[in-house]
Amino acid sequence: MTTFSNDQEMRARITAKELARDLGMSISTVSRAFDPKSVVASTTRRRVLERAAEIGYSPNPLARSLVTRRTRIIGLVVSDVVNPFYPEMMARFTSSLRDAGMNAMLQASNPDEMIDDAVRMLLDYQPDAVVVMAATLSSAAAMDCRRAGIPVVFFNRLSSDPQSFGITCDNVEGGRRVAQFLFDRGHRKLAYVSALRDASTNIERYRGFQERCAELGLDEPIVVEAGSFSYEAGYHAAAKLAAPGACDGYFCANDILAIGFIEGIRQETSLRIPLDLSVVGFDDIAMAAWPSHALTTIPQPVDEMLAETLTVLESLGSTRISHEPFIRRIAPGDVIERKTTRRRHG
Amino acid sequence: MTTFSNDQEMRARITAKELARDLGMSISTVSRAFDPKSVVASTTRRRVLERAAEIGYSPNPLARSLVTRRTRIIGLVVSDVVNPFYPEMMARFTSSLRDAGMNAMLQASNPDEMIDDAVRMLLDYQPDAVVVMAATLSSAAAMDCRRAGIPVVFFNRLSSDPQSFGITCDNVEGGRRVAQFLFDRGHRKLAYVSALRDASTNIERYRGFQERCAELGLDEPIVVEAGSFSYEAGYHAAAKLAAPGACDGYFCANDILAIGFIEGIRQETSLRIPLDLSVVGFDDIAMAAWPSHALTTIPQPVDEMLAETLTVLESLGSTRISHEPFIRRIAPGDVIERKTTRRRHG
DNA sequence: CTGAAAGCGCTTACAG
DNA sequence: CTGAAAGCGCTTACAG
Repeated sequence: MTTFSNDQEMRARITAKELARDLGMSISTVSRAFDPKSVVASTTRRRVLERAAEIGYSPNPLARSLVTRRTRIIGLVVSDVVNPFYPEMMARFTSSLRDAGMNAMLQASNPDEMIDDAVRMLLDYQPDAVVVMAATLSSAAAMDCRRAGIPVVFFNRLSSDPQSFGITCDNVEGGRRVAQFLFDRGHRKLAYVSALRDASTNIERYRGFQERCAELGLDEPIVVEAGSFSYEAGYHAAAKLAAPGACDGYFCANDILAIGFIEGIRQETSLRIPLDLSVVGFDDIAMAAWPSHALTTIPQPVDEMLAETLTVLESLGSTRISHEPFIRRIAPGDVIERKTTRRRHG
Repeated sequence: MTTFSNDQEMRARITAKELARDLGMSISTVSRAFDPKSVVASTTRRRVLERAAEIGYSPNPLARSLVTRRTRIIGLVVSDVVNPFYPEMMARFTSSLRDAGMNAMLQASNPDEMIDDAVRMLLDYQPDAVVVMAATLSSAAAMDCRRAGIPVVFFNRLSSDPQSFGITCDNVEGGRRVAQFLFDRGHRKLAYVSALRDASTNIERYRGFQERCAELGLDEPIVVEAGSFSYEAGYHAAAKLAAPGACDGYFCANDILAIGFIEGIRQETSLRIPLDLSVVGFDDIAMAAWPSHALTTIPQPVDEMLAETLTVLESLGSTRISHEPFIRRIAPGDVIERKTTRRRHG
């Protein structure tokens, strides 16, 4: 007869002490049974684990972290949740974390909001690391992380802070591929629709695009300032285009911007896509493949980016010595051609 | 001269003990200074708080929760992160939580994935409550929450579990308003594009729609089974429509489904929207207002839904007695007419 | 109004 | 291989 019934009644959580008494062991042994690296008789371990499963015991991670100094919590800051790229990443990221026994504490916001407070709240819970998607931390927030000794990993968009990790697509290479793609299809007057001016992704995609244009002997690309990574920004940029027909190939800083840009062109000008001009995006979000948009774009290497992020987080956790921060750039895929581009002749 | 320098060097976090010694007080007093309900001399409190701000001390919430039995962590399960409605909610929700001094621990997933493991991991961290968006917990997962004594709040989509809280739009009323709206504009043959069959939102929206149709003397609405809340489902439903021109007004279970449905009609049939038929969505996600879609829809009362959720979470936290769970339904707004509907004449 | 002590649920040297 | 003890950073009766 056991005291641990399976009834539905709400009870206090079972503790190691109770399980130990139930098994006639010390709590030290129970504790060790849950740590694969601890040395315990294998029969003992099995008994503990079996009984624990029966009565629904698992070690309290909060109490554990007090002594181990590892919470297995990852702070996740996402500042551009309106761009579908990020929700897609969040779902996959939380699921990878789960497999690795970690949990994400989230602070999400819209692009214009301050994230300093969000970071500070996260820091309070002593996450093993903070992953920042889409935001660039203010120097105050970066300093907070440094003081707390919590490593920061920038995902996709990089920071100027040399002390943090960065996982990103090779955006320069991506920009180059777009230039080459448009050139191969007969485009000769190219333009770049620029998003958030200081974002590394925006800067690097343009740089690669421009570089390759120069190598191919094309004119310097015209830059259209949309100002942010959003549908609205793209739409307005198209509506206010100085000389709409001046270029035959437009490279937009990302997909959501491209989708807005295309709609702006369609609604506010007489130009036809892809008949009069081609448009290419960047990311390959699910929406790009929708028949509504059928956007030609460059896919981000999201599998590798996510895997690399997990690798960093795991290595960060496994040792207390502070790793040398690094930035990893992963090559994007090849341009996926859909219906917003076409071959041009002369 | 102080031992707490402002240098960038990574140090262990400052503890109450250190602050207490620095101030020549006991740690009890330091602790009390941070609890507004504790009685401390106001000058003492001020000294503690000021010095704490200077040296960057704040109580470790993990240690605190060990004794208070409140973590101020809210588990957040979002199972349909591909529907833009949820990212929008997540951003606003985490920001409200922050204002209330709480944090969200996230498990996000795609619609088809199992969330039982996700819930279990969340439960491990002893959240004060779990908020479930878009998912319906399996009975096993619901049982886990019950056993752990952790209240569950369903947001938007309800569960059949009578033991949990629910915050939702009055979907029946929403469905009624759509029927009335279409009727007022001269539609007489209505259809419902159904999403996930068992989802409360899907069922209730249909019920209200059907009810009002009956009251207005219209035929029973034809039901088109799309099967899930997604663009793809909507697109395919349109492509496989048995008698595309049979109805003049289609009410889709939500916006993202409606957007896919419209595109399916446009690409795969010769029917024109809104010329030949009208389409109405539900939610009013940002995308619905884009010129690309210009979807007529019913707005969810998201401000009230979020506020109500916060109220529940706060009341749940403030007392240990288990509240009687309840379901709160908030009236939606009026139909917002855009360009996917028009007035018809017999 | 403040301090000393016990305790929240764990892990981890230290003995044996 | 296992147990007793100390301690992680707090809060909270209990005295005073």
